[in-house]
Amino acid sequence: MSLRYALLALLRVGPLSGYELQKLFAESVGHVWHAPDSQIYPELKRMESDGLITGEEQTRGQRGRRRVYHVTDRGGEDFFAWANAPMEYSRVRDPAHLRAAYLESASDDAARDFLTAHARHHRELLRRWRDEIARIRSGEHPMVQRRLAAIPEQERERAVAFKVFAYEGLAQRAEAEIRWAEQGLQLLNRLAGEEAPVTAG
Amino acid sequence: MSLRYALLALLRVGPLSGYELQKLFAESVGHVWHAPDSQIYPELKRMESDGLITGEEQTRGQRGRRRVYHVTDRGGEDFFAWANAPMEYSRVRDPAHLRAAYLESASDDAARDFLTAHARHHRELLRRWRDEIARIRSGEHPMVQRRLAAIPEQERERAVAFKVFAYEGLAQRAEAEIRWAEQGLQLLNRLAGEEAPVTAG
DNA sequence: CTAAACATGTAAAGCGTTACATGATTCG
DNA sequence: CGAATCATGTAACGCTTTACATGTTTAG
Repeated sequence: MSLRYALLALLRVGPLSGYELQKLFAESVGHVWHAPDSQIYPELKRMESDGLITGEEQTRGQRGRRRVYHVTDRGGEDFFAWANAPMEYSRVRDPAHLRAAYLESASDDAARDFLTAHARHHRELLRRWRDEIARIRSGEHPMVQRRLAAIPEQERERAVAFKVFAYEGLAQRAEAEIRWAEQGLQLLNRLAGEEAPVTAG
Repeated sequence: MSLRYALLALLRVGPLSGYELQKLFAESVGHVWHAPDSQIYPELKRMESDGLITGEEQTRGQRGRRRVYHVTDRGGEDFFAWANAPMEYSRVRDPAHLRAAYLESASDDAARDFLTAHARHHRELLRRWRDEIARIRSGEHPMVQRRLAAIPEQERERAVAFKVFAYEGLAQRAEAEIRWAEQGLQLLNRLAGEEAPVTAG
């Protein structure tokens, strides 16, 4: 159900075609909530049939067409309801930590590879979050630009602060994952050291 | 696909009926990878038809029956392949951080509620992870008990170390989430303070 | 005898992934 | 005229959730 609100958030700032929305999505909210095109187009149709948005059919050239979506009153209300409702947390289901619990069944090399890959993966994410934060702060971020143009000046600081806050959380989480993977590598070294303490002497 | 390996991990230690497995699951791996009964029974059937486990039909009393599952050679190999294979990370899709990015659209009260609930949720999780770690270290943990009985003494330290490591990662993540929520509350206070600095004087 | 625990599922719906599929327009 | 970009989807499959559905055995 979150995709719907991520899309609504972008459309609330101003009408967009499915294609524009999809492009904008990929370089903004898509960092926090990934969705491929093949999910976005059908979801827009469903949102229209649910009365949250209306599609305005436009022509492009001779035969080209595109559908530009506008948020309805109902859509705006739904968005605010979502933004104000208590969150429902889903049950824990974490592939990486499940794997970690069974690292004893892996070879030393595989365990090491797992941990270095985990650190690498989260370093990459961390880079992305830090980039996003810099772009938001500098006003380059496309979502923030559109958003800031649409709201009174007083509220801009607030809008920027919450966007930065959200990405900060993801960055801090990535940092925690990196530290954890490094602890795991230390654990591997310690276990390897204990395994053959006599033969080493 | 992880459920299958979580189940295989438990069965590898010794045969269990679907019911026993389901109970044991809930108080062990289920903390890391939640799955309801209604998912476990069908998955066992699928695993059997895929040749990873075999079901041995037993009777209980007059009419009662139960199916006890054993891991096949194929199942054991599959498990090791899983434990040694590189992880595939799925795209980011995080409801809480998506919501945080749009906290500007929420009322101050709703934002505060969201953040306190987030902290509360992760404090609860943290308590659970810390509990699990204590139970693993003390040898009370049912999964670890069964597991330790099945492996040579030298490898026990290794097995315990990795279990603790996995839960430590979850605990550290929970701590990061709590810190983040607290930063968010500070942000709210700061924004509230700036909003009406003159009327306060 | 009755409640708790044992025991095992089916059905429907929603969400997400991956692969497939097609065509128009604009810019160089 | 060819490539990039614009533009919009369908189909199949798998995982997860939620609700429903049923019956047996054992301990008190």
